[in-house]
Amino acid sequence: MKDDETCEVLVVDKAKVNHAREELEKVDIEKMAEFYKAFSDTTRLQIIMALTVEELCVCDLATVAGVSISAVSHQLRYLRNLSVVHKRKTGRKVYYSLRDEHISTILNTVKEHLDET
Amino acid sequence: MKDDETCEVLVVDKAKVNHAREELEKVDIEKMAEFYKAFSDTTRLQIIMALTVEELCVCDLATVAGVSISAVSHQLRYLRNLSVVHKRKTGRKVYYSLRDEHISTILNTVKEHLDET
DNA sequence: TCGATACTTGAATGATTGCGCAAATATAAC
DNA sequence: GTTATATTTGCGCAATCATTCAAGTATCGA
Repeated sequence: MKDDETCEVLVVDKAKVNHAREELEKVDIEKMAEFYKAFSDTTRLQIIMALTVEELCVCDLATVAGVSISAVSHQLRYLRNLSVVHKRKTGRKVYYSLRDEHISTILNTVKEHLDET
Repeated sequence: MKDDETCEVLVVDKAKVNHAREELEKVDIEKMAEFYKAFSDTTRLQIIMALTVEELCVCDLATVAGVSISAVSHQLRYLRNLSVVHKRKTGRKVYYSLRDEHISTILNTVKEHLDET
């Protein structure tokens, strides 16, 4: 009953396929992929990592990331929509910070993984 | 000495900027972003999550992810180049698995984070 | 009120990317 | 040898994306 069925975009091993499917049904793939995408661009990743240290205004974030004010602003909106960063306005300055410390934990887990290779 | 300099793509708070810069210099941003990108596409994420359960052949991966054989194969090459997956060939079938268990750890950390929102 | 500063926003653009398609490769069965 | 199966690969294109530019809003000092 194993490996004797043809493939043809059908199934080779039904049990394994169903097992894997169950695993996928438990999570919101779309949402997860979106979250990872937040970290998948160098500008956004630099913004996020800079904010693990401390709160920064838009102007300083642009300097740190080495891109234009407009570019950071666009990416900050992106990260705001994903609830990754938090906005705090004082006068005409806008300070950004990470919405919660889980982000730092995730960053460190990945950092350690990459160091081990 | 604080907040009294103009912005103009220069710096508002030099100390903070330098502090953030030091943090960024410690890591390879390019490499990290590339790693996150592996998880940022729904097809790739489905492949990776399916492989946390068990080894699967290309055909079954296509079924589980709900995409064509060609599409999975393209993405598997991508993941192979990033050393995320491992290839094992038996006869004319090719079985893929995750290269190490760190991946599962990372996936779980993020999964928990998203559940808490 | 006026001008300068700090940031946001929408449209335009060039680059990247995911996937379909068709051809190619590799292995197994006959 | 031929044929069928399983996967890989290069090309091309549509869709997505990151950034620039220019115009917009908001706040402060004069």
